[in-house]
Amino acid sequence: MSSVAELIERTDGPTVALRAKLFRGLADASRLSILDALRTEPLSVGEIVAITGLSQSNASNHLRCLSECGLVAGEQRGRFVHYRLSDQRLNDLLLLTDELLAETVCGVDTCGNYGAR
Amino acid sequence: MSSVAELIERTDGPTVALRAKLFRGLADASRLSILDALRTEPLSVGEIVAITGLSQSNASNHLRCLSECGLVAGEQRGRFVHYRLSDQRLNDLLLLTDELLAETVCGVDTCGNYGAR
DNA sequence: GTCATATATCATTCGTGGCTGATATGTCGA
DNA sequence: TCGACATATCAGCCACGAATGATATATGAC
Repeated sequence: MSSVAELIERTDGPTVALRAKLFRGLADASRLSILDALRTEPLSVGEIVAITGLSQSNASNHLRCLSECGLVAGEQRGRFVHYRLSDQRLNDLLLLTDELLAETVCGVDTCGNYGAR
Repeated sequence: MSSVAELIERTDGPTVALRAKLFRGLADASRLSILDALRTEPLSVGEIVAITGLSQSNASNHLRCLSECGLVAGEQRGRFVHYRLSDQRLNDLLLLTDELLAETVCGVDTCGNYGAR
């Protein structure tokens, strides 16, 4: 049996705050639509803007964020910058969440604690 | 090759907003610490409060949120309510994110677009 | 060089959501 | 029935962060 103090002390893997921050990176419809657009193929910023419907500055801001976090990687080609997913395991992550959404964590859409900004 | 219009039209799986909302559920250190505490065994609210250090009302609020979303399930036992993870695939999800955090998406901690509330 | 295109940066605004403190509901023991 | 404990609910405050609009930088065409 483990005491409360021990339970408090345990720090398994990355800190909870770090995990939360990763999820916050994914917890935005704009960023998710960018990632979703990049699932199949690399795209330039202009293409991303066209596909997602985001404004140019907004898309660029989110791309900087995603890039800093390491979720996407950009490569300059001429005057275009092509972004791609930095890790294909992001696809696995998204697939897993889709499974959960379809089966167990229905009710997310009706949860009133936070909205659909 | 697919036109921009076709790319805009595609709606694969759950909507982006729904996925974002699930991630927002996970994008909070308090909720994550609750989920983390529940990874090994079901716990009462009091135990969760003791382990996470959250205030009672705060923990209860988050538990309601998690419960509504379907991430956890509560069962009344006497005057205690024992909560558990509703789906073990949440463990897989957390493990995957830990992998990503360790390898590719380092830089999350230093990303300045959002903080560590 | 100049102009057009592609992307990035920055300040401001404003809604959202997390925390707190007080109170309400519920459940058991005496 | 009364009191103690366990949990839930609610209103209010405050900070964070997403979107916008204007501007800056960079790259290529002419």
